[in-house]
Amino acid sequence: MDKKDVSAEELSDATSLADARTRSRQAYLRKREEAKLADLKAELDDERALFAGARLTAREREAIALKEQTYALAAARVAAEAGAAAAAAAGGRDPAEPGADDGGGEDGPAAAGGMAAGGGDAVGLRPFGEGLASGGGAGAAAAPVPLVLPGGVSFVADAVGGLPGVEVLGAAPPPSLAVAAASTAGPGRGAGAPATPRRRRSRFAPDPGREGGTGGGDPAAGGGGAATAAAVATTPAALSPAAALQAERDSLPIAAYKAELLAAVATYPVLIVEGETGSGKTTQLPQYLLDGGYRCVACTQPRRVAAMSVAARVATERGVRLGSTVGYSIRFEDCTSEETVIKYLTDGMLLREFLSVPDLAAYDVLMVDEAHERSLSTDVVMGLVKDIVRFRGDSLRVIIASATLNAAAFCDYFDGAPLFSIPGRRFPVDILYTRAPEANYLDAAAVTVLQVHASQPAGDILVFLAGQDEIEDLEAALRERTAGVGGALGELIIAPIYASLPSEQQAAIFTPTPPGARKVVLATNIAETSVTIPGVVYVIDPGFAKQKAYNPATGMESLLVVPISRAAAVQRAGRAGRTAAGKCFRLYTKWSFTHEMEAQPVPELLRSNLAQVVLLLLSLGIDNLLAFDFLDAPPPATLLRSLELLYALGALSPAGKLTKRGRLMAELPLEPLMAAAVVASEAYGCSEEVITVCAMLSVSGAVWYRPKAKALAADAARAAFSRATAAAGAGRGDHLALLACYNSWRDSGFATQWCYEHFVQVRSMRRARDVREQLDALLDRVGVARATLADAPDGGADQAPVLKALTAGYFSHACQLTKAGLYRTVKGGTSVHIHPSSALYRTERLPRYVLYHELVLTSKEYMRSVSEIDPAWLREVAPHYYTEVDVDVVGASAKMPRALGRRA
DNA sequence: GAGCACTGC
Repeated sequence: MDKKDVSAEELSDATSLADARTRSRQAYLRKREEAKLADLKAELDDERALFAGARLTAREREAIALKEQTYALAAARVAAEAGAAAAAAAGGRDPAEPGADDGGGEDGPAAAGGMAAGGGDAVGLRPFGEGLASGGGAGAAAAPVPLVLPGGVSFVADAVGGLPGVEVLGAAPPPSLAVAAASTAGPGRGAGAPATPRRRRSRFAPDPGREGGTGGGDPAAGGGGAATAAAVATTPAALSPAAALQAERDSLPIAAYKAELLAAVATYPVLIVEGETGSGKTTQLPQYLLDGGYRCVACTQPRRVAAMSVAARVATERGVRLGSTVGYSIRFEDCTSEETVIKYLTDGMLLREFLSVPDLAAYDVLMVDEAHERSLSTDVVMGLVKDIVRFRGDSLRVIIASATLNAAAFCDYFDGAPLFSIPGRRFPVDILYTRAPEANYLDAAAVTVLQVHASQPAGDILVFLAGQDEIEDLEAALRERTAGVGGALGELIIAPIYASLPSEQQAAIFTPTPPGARKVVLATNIAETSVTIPGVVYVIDPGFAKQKAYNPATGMESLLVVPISRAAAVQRAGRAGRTAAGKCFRLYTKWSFTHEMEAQPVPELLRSNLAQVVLLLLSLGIDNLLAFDFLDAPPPATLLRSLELLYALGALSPAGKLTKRGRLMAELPLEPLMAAAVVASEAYGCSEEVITVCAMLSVSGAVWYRPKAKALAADAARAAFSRATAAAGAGRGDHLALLACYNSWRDSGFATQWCYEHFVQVRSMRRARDVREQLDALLDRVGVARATLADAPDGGADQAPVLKALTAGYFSHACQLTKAGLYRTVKGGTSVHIHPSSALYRTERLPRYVLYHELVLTSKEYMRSVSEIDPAWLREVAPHYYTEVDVDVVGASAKMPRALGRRA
């Protein structure tokens, strides 16, 4: 522990230690800024004197403009901080939690504006495990104050557990580094604070709306913030883009730690870096590493758009063409070249790279970003990385970047790797809890929306809901309740967003709210990480989300509405503090938050079918999966089931070794069942058709567009595709309907208009085309000959071979009709039902045998995407799986009236 | 007569 600036008593009290450190850090940062400002001013004055009256070249004018600009920004920031400090010293609530947006950080290039009036950028230690911290003095003032809005839900204000204006350390690190970062950054040379630069600021008229990113003004940021926004807005005319970018880079919180970060990376093979959104770690750290002499840096992202937009941002900052020295690599799109030295890629993409280069020899540094999200791929990447760090030795450096909440877990996992903390920038968000649990959170949400609309200052509202149905219900409820209310309140614009909403309609959430109106965005979890909605000041959080669960015993996945974790609640609240100070209304009690909600969400790895992961690990030579060092070990039952499945598919030998077939399957970016079907398709002469079906299945669920208003027309359009195949007997069902749908779209020349006419989602179809093209390209590699039924003697009239090939992959998903008219899985005997969305739902003659793509548990166990098969195929494609006994079962059900299921 | 949270290869 660093004891330099705290007393012994303070050390004994963790909380006051944290406060003391925060205060001392703030004071230090202010002093440093002031010193920098003084230097800059001196330089500027010199040059002004030098060039007075001279004719300047454009370049010289540009250089001076840059300095003026930098000075104005710094001056505004220092003024804001000084004001904040004064207010804090006066004992009031600290007003200076401004900070600007992202400075080009985690959420893509749109965030470019960010010259912060960064108030309490602070680094400090917090008691282990306590996420509280009300940045500086901010939340401290909040002894619970009841806030009763007219007409219903009653809230209690409380900042604890919420987002402070500035997030500080959430965990006690191996102390050396974090403390070093806090206490030794920058020499702080120079002396003599400059005069308060108010005169300068007045030169800029507020000009909201351009790159400042603060939209319609910025009440919380005070003078400093407004001046900053205005200053940035006036930048482009005066300043070269490159110079402006450099100024922005220098203003990011991380900029102060460049030297320390490089030193830490040089010292430790694995470094954990924690920093909030807006700290600049994603964009700057790879650049620092390059400057520090590392030759090639890879940085993983959980999402495609993030990889793309961050790469674009960094390319701009470095003044290079995207795809040259800075590039990105995502599925369907490799925007890199020989000369690429900073590469952003999705973590799934990195997993594929492991297949060809198991030790990632091309990279000197690997940065795993957003590790706190614990996505399936991130977790697997971390497991593999931990493995290769050992034998890459000094030739590989690893950085795990995470939000502040659970970074300590990564330190433990990587054998006590040190933690480096970088402050972020955010506006404060007041957290309000309900006094008592709400009986109906949807009603409560509706009432709260109206309460906010009626009683709170301007600012858009974001409501987090579990799914499309809730969104539609709430939208209807809000329309109903606002119908009678006239213009007195101002218009309430309702904008839904969820992933399967067509993109044209998604765009509505980005249209600026007209003056006097208020927008309320009804969103699923998509707004938690994937989409950032500008202008949101109020977040309403009912505290639920849909979450996937997996039962290894039955192999069934289900989607259940569950309470969110505290980490997710904090993330949601943060969505209110991106452009101004905000409020978050939690529709649950504070007690529930602290006592009932889990700290972190269950990692995806623990609630997923791992067949594909297991196949990947096996093909990387990791044989003993039960001993593989996962951050959180998945249930052994899940691993064993995966192994059994892979064995049944012929990917594993009886000895548990990967077979040649298994190795080929691993090359395909498909779940193993599907990969097996593709590999088998060669034997049936229909690889073209099978990859089409696979491509369509992999976007399934999102293919058919069914607006409530035109539900009947949409159903009819969909039925038309299955009718084309209905006469064919075995084979009728959803798989061939998907094939027919795709081929019909292809024959239209991939026309968008065709999609509208047939109630098909364009986005999904394009994605299916991408997947299909990728699979087509991989066929050679997997050694599957391209063949199509169109070349068959009958010209492709008999499509049964397609289903037969699919059966060769999905044979374990076969079901038979029982006498009672229900379906049971042939193996296992689980009762299942045809999903109402299937073409086979309520058909006149139920097929005796069906094959399903997936099983989902909702109100019942439903088979989704179902087709009729001939039971003889089962013995044909999987004699090792279906024994004589099963054949007996087959025979038994033949007692059924032949007309019911038998094809001609 | 039910439903597709969100990613990713």
